[in-house]
Formats: sequence, C-alpha cells, structure tokens
Amino acid sequence: MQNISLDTLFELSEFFKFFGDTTRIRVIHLLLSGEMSVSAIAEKLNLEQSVVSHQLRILRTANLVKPTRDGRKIYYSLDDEHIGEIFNTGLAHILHKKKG
Amino acid sequence: MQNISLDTLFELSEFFKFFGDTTRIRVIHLLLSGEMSVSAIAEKLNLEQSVVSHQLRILRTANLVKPTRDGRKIYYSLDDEHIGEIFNTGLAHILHKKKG
DNA sequence: TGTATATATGAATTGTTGTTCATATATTTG
DNA sequence: CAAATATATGAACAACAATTCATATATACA
Repeated sequence: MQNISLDTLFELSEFFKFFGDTTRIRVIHLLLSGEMSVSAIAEKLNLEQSVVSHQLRILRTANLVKPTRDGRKIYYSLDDEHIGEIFNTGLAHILHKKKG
Repeated sequence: MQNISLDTLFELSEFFKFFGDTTRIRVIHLLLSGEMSVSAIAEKLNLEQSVVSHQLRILRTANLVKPTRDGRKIYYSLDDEHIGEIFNTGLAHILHKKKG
C-alpha cells in the first residue's frame, strides 16, 4: 500500500460518509437513472420535501450533485463521475454477501 | 439502474458507514498491508488501545476484519475481498479531486 | 401585484456515534 | 498461583447528524 497522508485518509472517510446515510443513498440511487426535481424525489422516496432539501444541500455542498433550475422546479443530477462506480462497488459487495 | 430494494439500500448505507470514520479508515488502510496486532495498530496510529479495540469490534462484528490469537497478542486482518476495492475506488476519487 | 407552487433554510429536538475512563478477561511466565 | 501483559468491554459523556416544523425566498401566472 502507498503512503497516504493523514489528511487524505480524513477526506476519504468524509467522502464515504455521504454514502453512509439511507436517505442520501436512496437519493443517489434515484439520480443514477437521471436528473429529477426535488418534489419528484420526495414523492418517489416518500419523504418530506424538507428532508430531501436538507440532504440535497449536503450533497450539493460536496459537489456530488448539481442543481439546474427550470421555472420553479429545480432538477438535481449527479455531478461526479465516480459516484456510480462507488455505489456499484458497494452494491456488489452487499449482493455477494446476501448470496452467502 | 436496476430495481434495488429499500432493504438493500439500507444495508448499503450501513456498509459505507464503516468507511465513514477516520479511525476506522486508518485501521483499514493499515491492514491493507497485512495483519497487525491491536497494540501495534494503536502505536502506529498513535491512538489509545481502547479506541482501537472498540473500532475493531465494530469492524469484526461486520465481518470486515478477523482476529487470530497468537499468545496474548491478537492479530487482525482484513476479512473481505471487497474492502481494498472500495477503499481504492474512494481514494481514486479523492486524489483525482485534489488535482482539480 | 397578489396568490399559488417549488425549494431552501434556521432552530429545536432527537437519535446516534466516538471517545474516555475504569475495569474485566485471557494468556504467559516467574 | 501471582504478577505482568494484551485485549475487550461497559457506562458516562460529548459531539455530531438527521428529522421536524415553521418560515423564508424565488418563480410563475392570473
């Protein structure tokens, strides 16, 4: 293994935290299929609008999603090439584990 | 994207949580080079023994690491083929981001 | 310009998680 | 078997994070 700075390891753990919440992982999963408005996300996931907005702000601040306004709706999409890769790597693990 | 059950998405977020803590990611990083005793981990990471033990228990319960006793020392090693893959995928993201 | 709709945000609350400290358990060795 | 060493664990505390609720901001449209 390479020599990785304490700072980088900290950032790495911070990065994984974004995937470590059910609400956010569900939002991420949804956006893997394409952009979606806040209200559509809330409806699809059966969550309050405020919950979705709060979590989207966290993801947006981290540049994991990006907003595009169209009228009064704001469409969010994934803004990072690596998100799908990370998601799928983790998913492969879960599914593999399920099989035993 | 596939249809992934709510349950699986929950497990996925729980799985990523293990990587979402500085202490744990540092332990994982260390163990990527091979097995190591609890005291050696604590010394190397400059952490209290108790802190390391507590976090190792979390990783052990999740079957991410496994212990092997040798005398009074207990050596921990990674017990999951996917850990390195996940770690490196995340790391690639961080390093890529650093470059801009 | 007033009303409705879409989203964001702040404050309070609640739940969760990590660390600390003290102590327990297990193993080796004198 | 007592003392020393290695690790584990429980309880208390502190820090943090997610949700809720109320409200603010922004846009569209009559």
